[in-house]
Amino acid sequence: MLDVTYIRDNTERVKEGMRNKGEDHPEIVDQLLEVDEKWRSMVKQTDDLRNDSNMKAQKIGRLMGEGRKEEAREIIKHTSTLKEEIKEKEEQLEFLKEQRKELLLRIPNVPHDSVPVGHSEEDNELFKTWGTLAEAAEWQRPHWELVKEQGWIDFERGAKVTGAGFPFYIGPVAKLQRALVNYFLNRAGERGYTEIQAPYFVNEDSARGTGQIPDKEDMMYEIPRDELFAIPTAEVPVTNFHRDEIISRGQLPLYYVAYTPCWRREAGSYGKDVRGLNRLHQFDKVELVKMVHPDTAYEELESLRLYAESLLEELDIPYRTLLMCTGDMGFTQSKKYDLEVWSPAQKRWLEVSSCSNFGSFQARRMMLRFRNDEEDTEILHTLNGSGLALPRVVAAILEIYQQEDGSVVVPDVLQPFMGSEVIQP
RNA sequence: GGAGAGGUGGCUGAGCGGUCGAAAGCGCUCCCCUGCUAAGGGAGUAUACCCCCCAACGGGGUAUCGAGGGUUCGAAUCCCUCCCUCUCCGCCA
Repeated sequence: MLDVTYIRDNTERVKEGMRNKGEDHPEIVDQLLEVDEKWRSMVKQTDDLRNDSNMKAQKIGRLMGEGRKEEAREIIKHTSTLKEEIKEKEEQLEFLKEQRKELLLRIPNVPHDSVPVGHSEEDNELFKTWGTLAEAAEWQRPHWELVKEQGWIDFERGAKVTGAGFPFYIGPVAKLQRALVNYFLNRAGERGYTEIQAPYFVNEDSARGTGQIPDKEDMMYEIPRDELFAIPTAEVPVTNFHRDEIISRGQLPLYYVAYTPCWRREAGSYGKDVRGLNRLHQFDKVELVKMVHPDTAYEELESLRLYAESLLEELDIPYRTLLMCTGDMGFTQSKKYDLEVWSPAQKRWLEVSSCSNFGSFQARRMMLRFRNDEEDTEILHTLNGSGLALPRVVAAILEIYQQEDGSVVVPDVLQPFMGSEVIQP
């Protein structure tokens, strides 16, 4: 949610941002400004009437106290029309407020100047590549063949027990995931992130706070009976952790890291995208969340990105970083990087992290503020990034570290957690 | 799930139909006094929004005492619904 004052002062910029993001109806900005105008005038009218009413009530109180009942009764006679008038105004006010909010929620975040303008993933900017992309050997198999053969991941039983996209991880690969989670959490801890275990279900207010509602509610699993949503990412509970709070002076920046499973409905996915570990309905992820001073948000994005990249470097997995173009970056972000690892067997890139700056967009929705140097409250800025999402990292390890006999070398940094150097067939 | 108690400002806690956005204490900020390890005095100290020029300073107004609705000229105070917390019982990793 953007600041209406900002929209008023930067109308063209907001509209241009919408067009660049591929939003169909930039004219809702004009609608919003119109409604806002009406709303403000209605606020004024309503407040004036309420003031009148309050003054009268106060006067009546005073007269009653002094025993001047007749005079009081005289004033009461004239209050009935006033009451009706107020009620009428309040209804209109409520309507306008609702309309205003609705329009406001439909206006996306404005892309930063450094973001390339574009329509689709074709237009994303290749920001960085790291590592050498080895040619796949003839015996090297895609991860889904290897894990099936070795009995390390059971997609069929997952489908039987729950449904497609809910695999079982078995034995060494289950342990590999646990090792990765431990490794990621420990590393983040060393970088000053506070580890936090979050609820796996959130209520509607939280989903709205981070912007899953109203934009992307179809991505979430829902528990209607209890009015809860299964989290699609730890971003949702963790960012909402401080919802409706004012962070004391000197407390920023706040860094959090959380490991959670994530649930996504991924409606409409098919084909090679959903092979093996490429896309699942349930997966594990370590998520990083930052709450920062507005002035430092873009620096914080760079350090977030660098940190996520460092994890892949330590695992010695080749990757590339993309700076997402306006059309491919989503409603709530102002700037976003994607990290992708190379799957040699599939000859394609797999996204394992997405690092985003949301500016004040999420924070304003959830009234997440801080006390600035002038002792005023100010909306803070939020960022998050995966550090990292597990399945595709596992897929990359299984393919890159695969040996001819079907064994898999354990990356150095994970060996202490695995207690072995090689996963034997 | 059953029975009871309760939800007030950063915290503790009063108020139970009018002068209450809310006593008092604690905490915090600023000032004064005092040279000594601690104390005294004074002032200030919720949030959002609207208006006064969408600037600062300042001023005016409205709303908010868990949430929503109702009664009333007037509600933190009365009534209804919901949510949450605590205690006891039940169940349970």
